[in-house]
Amino acid sequence: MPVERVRRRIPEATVARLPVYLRILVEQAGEEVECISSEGLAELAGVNAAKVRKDLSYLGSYGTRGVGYEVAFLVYQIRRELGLTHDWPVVIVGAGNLGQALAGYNGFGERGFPVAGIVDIEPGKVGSVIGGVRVRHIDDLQQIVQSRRVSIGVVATPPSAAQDAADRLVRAGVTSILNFAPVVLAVPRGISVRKVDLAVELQILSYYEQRRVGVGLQAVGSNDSTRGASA
Amino acid sequence: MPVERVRRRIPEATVARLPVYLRILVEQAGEEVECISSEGLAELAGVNAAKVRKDLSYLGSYGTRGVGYEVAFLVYQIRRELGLTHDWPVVIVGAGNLGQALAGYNGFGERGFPVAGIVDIEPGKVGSVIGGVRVRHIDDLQQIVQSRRVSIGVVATPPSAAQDAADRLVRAGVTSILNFAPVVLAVPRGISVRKVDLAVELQILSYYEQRRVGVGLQAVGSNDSTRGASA
DNA sequence: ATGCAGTTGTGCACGTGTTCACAAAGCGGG
DNA sequence: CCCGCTTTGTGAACACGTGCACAACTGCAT
Repeated sequence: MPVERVRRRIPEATVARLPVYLRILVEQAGEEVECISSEGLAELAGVNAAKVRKDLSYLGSYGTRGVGYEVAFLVYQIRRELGLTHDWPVVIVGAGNLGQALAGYNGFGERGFPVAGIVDIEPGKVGSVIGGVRVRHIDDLQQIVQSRRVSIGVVATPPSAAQDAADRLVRAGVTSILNFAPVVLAVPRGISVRKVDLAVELQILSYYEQRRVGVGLQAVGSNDSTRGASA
Repeated sequence: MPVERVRRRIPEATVARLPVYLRILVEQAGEEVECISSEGLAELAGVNAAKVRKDLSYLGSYGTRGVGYEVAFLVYQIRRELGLTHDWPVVIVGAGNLGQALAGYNGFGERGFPVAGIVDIEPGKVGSVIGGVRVRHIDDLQQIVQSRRVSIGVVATPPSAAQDAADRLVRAGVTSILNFAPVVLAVPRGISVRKVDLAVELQILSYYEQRRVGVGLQAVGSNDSTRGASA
């Protein structure tokens, strides 16, 4: 398959929405829907139709005026743009509560992110099997990353160990990190980091919740997912 | 304590950063740091100093020129603004892998979001105790929400059950929802929803990872956390 | 008192993201 | 073949978020 020209850079906000469109389109395909309009997709994704069209237009002109978008084709295009034409094995650092839940969560593998390994620094945790993967010692990290060609690491350690985990991941050759620890990770330039901080999410809800009292119900913004990957 | 005037509305992007500043400031306070400059806080938070100053200026003029910000005072002000002067009990729907991990995660309670209850629709899951909380049947949801004055619900169900879970939460009286299911929830106006979608995060990383090959290393944006709460 | 070094608070310009509104284009019926 | 209906793709206006640059102000030393 010929590698096409490097497409125009896609805005971050759009990149964050494409996975949502993708999930919906795959669902629709499963329900035998062959064609969908920007309006229909927008409804299902909870966004504005114009936004859907603009987002999709970054991929190219793949719609048919007067008709809509062919679902299967769009699925293929979005997959290709997001780099989901092949699997991305991930390695999880930290086999505590969260690490175990992540390893046991089938959604990862199903969506193209199989768990290539899970490691912990605690010898006591090593050896148990979670979701079909055996917990190994963190010293094996490099070996796992290199033999399985892992480029994405997941930090699921306590906050105090998170920076060390990130350092080890980077040293092992990982170039993208998904960080669940409530810590700002320092990483070399060129390494992408995204963070998921449950407490932060709750605190944001708390803000709007608190505003609610005394001010009455009011609109509080839309439901985007715009967060950069750091370099 | 006199309730102060309804402060000027704080931009969403700022609201998303305040929890990060707060965490860092609390840490600093623990290390006996009494005063911090916007520059110092910015460094620790991984953002621009001007942004820190602008963010903090929405709370009021609480800094001292030539000196910086008094850590303890700032902690208090941010807490107040975010509505963290009291606890917000949360109820978790879904006692699967993720629900259990969340219930067992002490970080919630520590940060002012004690788990008031965890429920599941599966009778087989009811009764077991996770993180000191007994799993109850989803039919008890309303009772839990009302007796414990819960206003925040967490959806940790499989995708197919998520909308039903959200509906039940809303019916029970919850007004904010944190959704871990990969589904776009439909909720009545006035209900805030934030979503955390692990697969989406990985797919975003995949995009930048994929771009990396052939284009060489390049900056790929910054590490914000701007996501609206829907109304 | 005065000056100086340091830091805040903010006006302004810029960039990014969103939405509207409409021309361009496909489709089907008569 | 043409007409009217539908839906895309996008220019342009607007809203929002970011970062610079600097005046205003504080505290301290002299």
